Amino acid sequence: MSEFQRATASPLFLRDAELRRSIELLYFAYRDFVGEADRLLNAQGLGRAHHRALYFIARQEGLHVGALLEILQISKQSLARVLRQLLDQELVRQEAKSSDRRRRQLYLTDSGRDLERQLVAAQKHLLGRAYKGLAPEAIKGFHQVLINMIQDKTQAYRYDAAQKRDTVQEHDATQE
Amino acid sequence: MSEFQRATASPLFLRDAELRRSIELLYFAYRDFVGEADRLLNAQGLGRAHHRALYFIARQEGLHVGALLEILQISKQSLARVLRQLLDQELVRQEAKSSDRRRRQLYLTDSGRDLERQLVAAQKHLLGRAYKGLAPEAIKGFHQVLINMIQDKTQAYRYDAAQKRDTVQEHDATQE
DNA sequence: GCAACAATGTCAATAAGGTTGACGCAAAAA
DNA sequence: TTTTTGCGTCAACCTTATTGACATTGTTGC
Repeated sequence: MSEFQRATASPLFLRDAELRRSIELLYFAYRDFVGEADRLLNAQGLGRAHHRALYFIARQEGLHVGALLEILQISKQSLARVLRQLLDQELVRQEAKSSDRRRRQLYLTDSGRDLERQLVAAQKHLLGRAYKGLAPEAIKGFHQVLINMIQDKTQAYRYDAAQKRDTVQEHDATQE
Repeated sequence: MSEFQRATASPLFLRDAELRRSIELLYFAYRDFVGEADRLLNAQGLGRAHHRALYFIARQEGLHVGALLEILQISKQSLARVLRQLLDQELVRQEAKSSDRRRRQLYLTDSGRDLERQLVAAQKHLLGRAYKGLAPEAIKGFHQVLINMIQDKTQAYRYDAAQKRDTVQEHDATQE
């Protein structure tokens, strides 16, 4: 089959090329997206794993270890190592929940919050730049596709719900 | 400052929430996106690193080691290990380039091509499902944002150019 | 033809981040 | 009081990445 035939005769082929293009864009874009923050973290002797923990603790301060495990979907031992380092460096603190003292709630310390803001700021900067000049529908489309890619939809929404429930304050943090 | 004040008085707050939301969606979506293929690979005793190599070799058969290094941006030693395994398992083969026998061109074997297709098929399935029911502009928006996120634009286009040289068609995909 | 350089491969040491399994302990629940 | 739950930790191991040093082969410039 000639190139010409493929290009003209087969809509499936077009779809295929578009999907291959998506795969690549996703790969390169995600690499740059996390690379930005990685450099900041390296300077502090931390890695991407610490970033994720910091991020989700900031997102919902007071969440307990089990909740974080569920979000990150890594093993308890894996998280433990990361958390240990964050506790040792006093970026995160733990406190037994009063209503159930087995559960340890996680909070950022001031320096933890500082670092987290720096990291988020870097990513927001990158995203903000990527959004610049695009129509709101483009951004909406971006979100829609991402949402559709997420298998377990509760992952995508759970934390919104949590946010709505509890708090007031978290957000000052993030308003640059 | 009350939630009300924040939500109403500060456009920055809205923007911030949207950006935070983007960060999360990207994280969850990408995790699911690669998780799909990871399971297939594990069954063959391979990992994500092998996937990336297979993908880009398939994308542009005959590319030489140095080119692959540039795409992946990993160290020579890192790639060597991966490549060694792929060669040993006869998923990839090497051939000295006739015009410069120092350069070793990489090709997929039949079984390599099979595996690569399986992997791409899984991701295309996932993406195709994510695109389903969305307006073409949504998908276009998705692509635009991703492209804007890529720092080194030559990464995003280089392979299109290579493709243009030897083929005709791929671009229909990208001609937004 | 020889010296310099280029492309690749390989050895070795190291790090980050993940895994599973087993066990301990304190607190809550039955 | 016994059982279950939430968490931490010890230990062994895997994969993917890193850097530095060195060898090999092939190309190129003089």
